[in-house]
Amino acid sequence: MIEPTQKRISDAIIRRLPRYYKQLCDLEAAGVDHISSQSLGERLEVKASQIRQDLNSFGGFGQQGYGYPVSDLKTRIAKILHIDKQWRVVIVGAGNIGKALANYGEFGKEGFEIAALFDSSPSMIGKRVGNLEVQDSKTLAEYITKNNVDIMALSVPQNAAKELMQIAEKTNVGAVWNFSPADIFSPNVIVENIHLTDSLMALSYHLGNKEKQ
Amino acid sequence: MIEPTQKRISDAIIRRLPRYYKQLCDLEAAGVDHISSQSLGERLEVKASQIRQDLNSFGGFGQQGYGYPVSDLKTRIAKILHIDKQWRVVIVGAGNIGKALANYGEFGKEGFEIAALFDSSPSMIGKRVGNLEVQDSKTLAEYITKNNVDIMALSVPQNAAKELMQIAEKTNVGAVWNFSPADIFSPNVIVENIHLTDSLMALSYHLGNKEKQ
DNA sequence: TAGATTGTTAATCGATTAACAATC
DNA sequence: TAGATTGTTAATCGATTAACAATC
Repeated sequence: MIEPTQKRISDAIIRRLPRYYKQLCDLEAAGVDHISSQSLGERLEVKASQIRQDLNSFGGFGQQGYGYPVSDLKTRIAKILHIDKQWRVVIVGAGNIGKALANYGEFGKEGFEIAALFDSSPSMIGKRVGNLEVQDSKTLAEYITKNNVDIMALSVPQNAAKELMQIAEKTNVGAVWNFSPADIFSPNVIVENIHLTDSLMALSYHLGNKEKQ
Repeated sequence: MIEPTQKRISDAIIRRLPRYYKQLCDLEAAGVDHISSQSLGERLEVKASQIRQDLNSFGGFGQQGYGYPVSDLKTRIAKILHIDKQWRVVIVGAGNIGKALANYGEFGKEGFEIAALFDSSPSMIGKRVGNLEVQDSKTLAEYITKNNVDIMALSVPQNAAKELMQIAEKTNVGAVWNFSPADIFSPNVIVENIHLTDSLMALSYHLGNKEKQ
């Protein structure tokens, strides 16, 4: 069987898939077994034709006259997003965000296993956070090489980010989930940024314009 | 003086402004006093013409043959984003994320003052987190009404989100910074979502496709 | 079959990029 | 003045939406 040359999927589509997935989980839990693009769209404030376009870029998952089977579609999206696999995550930086990520149990359920937590501060090393003992950042590179880490969550101050990115590149970590304020680019490592301050600023923009009315 | 009818600014532009702002802060700290769209673009992996377009939708901030004055442009972007004001924030939900937000000191510097922290769990109420004492969520509506709250950060489980949104709408909070998994829409309240799981799933998508190569 | 709803093409809309005249 | 770089228009590109034939 010859795989068709995969057409490039836009980032806009990828970012909608988790929302579809979430709705489908909720629908499944509610015992719904099929849904039309129309009513799924209403729940998500998305146009029905957009949902159909999005889903069709991965293949025909629906059935004319009937809609989409909830469980099946959910499973297919999980496959597309590769969340049917188990990914191994390490957290670097045991500050506020790092601790919150380590303690947050939900990621495990979604297939992201938090395997270890690192920090460079002597006052943190050896402490327990959730089930994890904070390890010395100096041993990070070695740990990654030995343990096949997929994702490195970066919850460190700006000035530490660069050096850690070099470790990520050298050790062939697949992806960096970046919570640091640093703006990171890498040709080899997938980078997903969570810039909380940027998000607050976008919010502030709208807030300020609202007041004016 | 007659204000020109403000042309609508796209969300894409708004989301780039904080990145420009960040770079300008760094440049200013480094003592740089002017910069061209070209070199600013290189730092941000953004096309020079896009930067010029973006900035020009708010007015001509540059000077031909010279570039943009760093400090001045920084100040102007701060004004556009309304981060030259002080915004009052309350955090609802003193779980992992809520605590991290409460302890994170940087927001204060950017003009976001964390005024109070609420939780509904008897085991949390009265506890100290950073400088704040956890207050009973039952008193939230009253607090907002009395204290002129601008932003409500929502770090609660999915099932609590709906009720809290109703409070937000009733009390005329300006905006909700939503960390809960719930997908929230409101005609009156500005909503900014941080869906960590969605972000991880987007990352997972790319990770899975990388492996295939 | 008739009705519903998908899959898919075509039209529209908006955002990005290129190009260049204006001007410091 | 000559060189650099903006402000701004026009061209391109891509994403969203509408429309409808296919089909369950």
